[in-house]
Amino acid sequence: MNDSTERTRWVAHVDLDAFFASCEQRDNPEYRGRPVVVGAQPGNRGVVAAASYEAREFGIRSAMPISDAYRRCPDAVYLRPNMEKYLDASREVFAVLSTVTPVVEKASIDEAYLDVSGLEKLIGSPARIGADIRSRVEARTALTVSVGIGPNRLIAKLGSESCKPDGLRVIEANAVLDFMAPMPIGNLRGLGKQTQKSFSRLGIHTVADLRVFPQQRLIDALGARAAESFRRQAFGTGSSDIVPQRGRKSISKETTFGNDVTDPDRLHDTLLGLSAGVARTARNEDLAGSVVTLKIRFTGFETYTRQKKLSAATNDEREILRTAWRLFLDSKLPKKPVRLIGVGISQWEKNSAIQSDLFDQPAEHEQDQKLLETIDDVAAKFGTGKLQIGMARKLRD
DNA sequence: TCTGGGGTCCTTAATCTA
DNA sequence: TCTGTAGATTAAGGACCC
Repeated sequence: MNDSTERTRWVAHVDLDAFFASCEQRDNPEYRGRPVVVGAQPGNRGVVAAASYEAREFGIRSAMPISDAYRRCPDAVYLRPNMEKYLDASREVFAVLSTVTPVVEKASIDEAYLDVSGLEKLIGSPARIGADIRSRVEARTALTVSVGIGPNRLIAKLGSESCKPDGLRVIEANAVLDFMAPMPIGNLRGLGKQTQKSFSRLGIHTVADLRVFPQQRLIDALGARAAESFRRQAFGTGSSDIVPQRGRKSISKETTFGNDVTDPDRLHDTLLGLSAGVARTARNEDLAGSVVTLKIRFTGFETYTRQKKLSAATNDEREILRTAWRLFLDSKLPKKPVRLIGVGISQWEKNSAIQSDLFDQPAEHEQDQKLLETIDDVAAKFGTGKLQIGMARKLRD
């Protein structure tokens, strides 16, 4: 073993408090001290993306239907998300974090893991490091963060959760078992509503319950892999590896209609816009995917995905649209009004230059080629944003 | 009762291929 | 060439996370 594996590991988990709502309160002083809900507009379909701590006092939570939130607090400030603003704020926060250590892993727009092992000589105790992170972020961005520090990612994350909002918690290795024992089982990673039901049936409600539960019975109920993962978590075991740059694995865009849609032209137009968005993002990031996925949700929340592997990777909206539309037409899907439609690409091929060859490849079906050409003609005349596929079809026919 | 959007990872089944 | 099989790949769906 070398020095680095012997060294005490310290992982910090940094979590921005009620991030979207805090950005709004920061930029609009009149919202401070008031319940702020970022998400869908009341009266429309949608859910809460973020609720300020004032809003949480009314029982409003993320992912709650907006209608439910409105019932609980009609006087709250309801705002549509301003992703550009949040991305800017996020970038600023990450810039600050990188001044603490270069080993920063982005877990989401508002969360990061930092390897702070070895910073003790530079900054001081883990508590000192945590305080330093918090004050640097607040000084530069006027946003508050909660910081958990522990021997691995799991403990760091549970630590930050336990001290929200605007808190700091350090859990030493020898305190991990006691820290976790009384926790509800739902605090473990990867344990959602469904798995919680299984645990409930087994009479497991806390981490301490899980520790003494016969492992074989857990394997029978959840499968070997999940059972082992939860058992390890229950004893506070987890990875402390911080990977600064985790590349994305897919790009997708989807939309839920205000009212369910039956008109195929409208579906096609929507898919065109979404495909263009996916393609744009892919090109901006120099990525090309060889799998196209269509997602569709019908009335009644019945959801399907269909995917197709292409012979070559693409980031061209026409290719993405054509594949998604084929999937829509060819797959045996229910004939019902559509609530949501989405499209995505995945499985990158290293060299995105590959996709440019696609422009020269003949289409699989002559008719497709003809339709594509017509779409291009119409797009050239009217712009893709206003493209009416019905018009393209008429021209083609 | 009402359930967004953008992701990741896992399991399972079907199909392809050596 | 045929058959059976095992492993890889593809596809679909579910659970979960923020």
